[in-house]
Amino acid sequence: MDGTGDLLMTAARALRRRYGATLARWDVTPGQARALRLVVAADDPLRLSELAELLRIVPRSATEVVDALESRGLVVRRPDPADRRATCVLATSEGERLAVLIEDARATEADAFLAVLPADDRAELDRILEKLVAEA
Amino acid sequence: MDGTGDLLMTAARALRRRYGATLARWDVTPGQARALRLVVAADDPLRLSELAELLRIVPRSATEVVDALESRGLVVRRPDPADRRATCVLATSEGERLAVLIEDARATEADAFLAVLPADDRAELDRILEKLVAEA
DNA sequence: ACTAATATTGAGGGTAGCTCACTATGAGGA
DNA sequence: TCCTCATAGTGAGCTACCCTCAATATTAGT
Repeated sequence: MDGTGDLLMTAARALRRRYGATLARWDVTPGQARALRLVVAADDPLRLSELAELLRIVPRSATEVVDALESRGLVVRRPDPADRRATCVLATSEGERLAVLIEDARATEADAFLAVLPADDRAELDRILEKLVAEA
Repeated sequence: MDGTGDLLMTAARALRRRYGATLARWDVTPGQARALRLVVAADDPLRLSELAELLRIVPRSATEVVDALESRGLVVRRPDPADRRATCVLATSEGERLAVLIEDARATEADAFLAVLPADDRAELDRILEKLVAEA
């Protein structure tokens, strides 16, 4: 990657730090927050492998995220009635409550981090990154 | 972080993966490649703490990157003649040679990754990220 | 000469991933 | 039916990359 790639990674690292510091209040990591959000947002209970796909990680890694969330009482595992090999993940009411809090904090945090950018730059950044990630 | 933040991190992860796979050929990680580039690019020998600052990591972490590069014979440590507490890092000829190879691979890789973006988007992305990182 | 600051590193920790191999189950044929 | 092959999740173990805290060696200031 050229300078652009370096910048991308540096920016991501800075962002993770800040976001992580905010989330530490609830003893949740950025990765867990991301997963929780997907689980809460899903209409039907998510299969673990579906969650992995959404997170763009391998299923084995999703197992660990779910372990962490489950141990904090934010989600529960349930056997998929349609396939006894599969397990579904769904949010507890506590998980749903926390997801709301996190969403608020996230908006604030994003504002603080992206505040140096004028609104049109933020929109541009979003558009470009979306394009980039879509093809990855 | 909002969706933009997630996108940033996802894009960075995808990039790291690809770049890492390319660099594996030389048994070098992305972080090491970044450090090597800075060392090679520096006019004067870099102090370890200067390198850390350039990499935006704490000095202790720079120690490890330099350890790795040194064990591969790509850089050497030398006591700073001006301050016996400090150590300078400079590239070996092998390190300089490899830096050139990596630079080529990097250009190719960046092209492949960023190819989905038209040139003006790439320029925009670069400009915006630069602004973002500068304030971090 | 004493004290305070600075440069690096040892020891230890944590997040976020990965692969490989195993178990349990499902699904398609002979 | 029985056999084979694929699929879903997970245990074991690893890598990359970054952190803090405390120790050591030096320098610099009073």
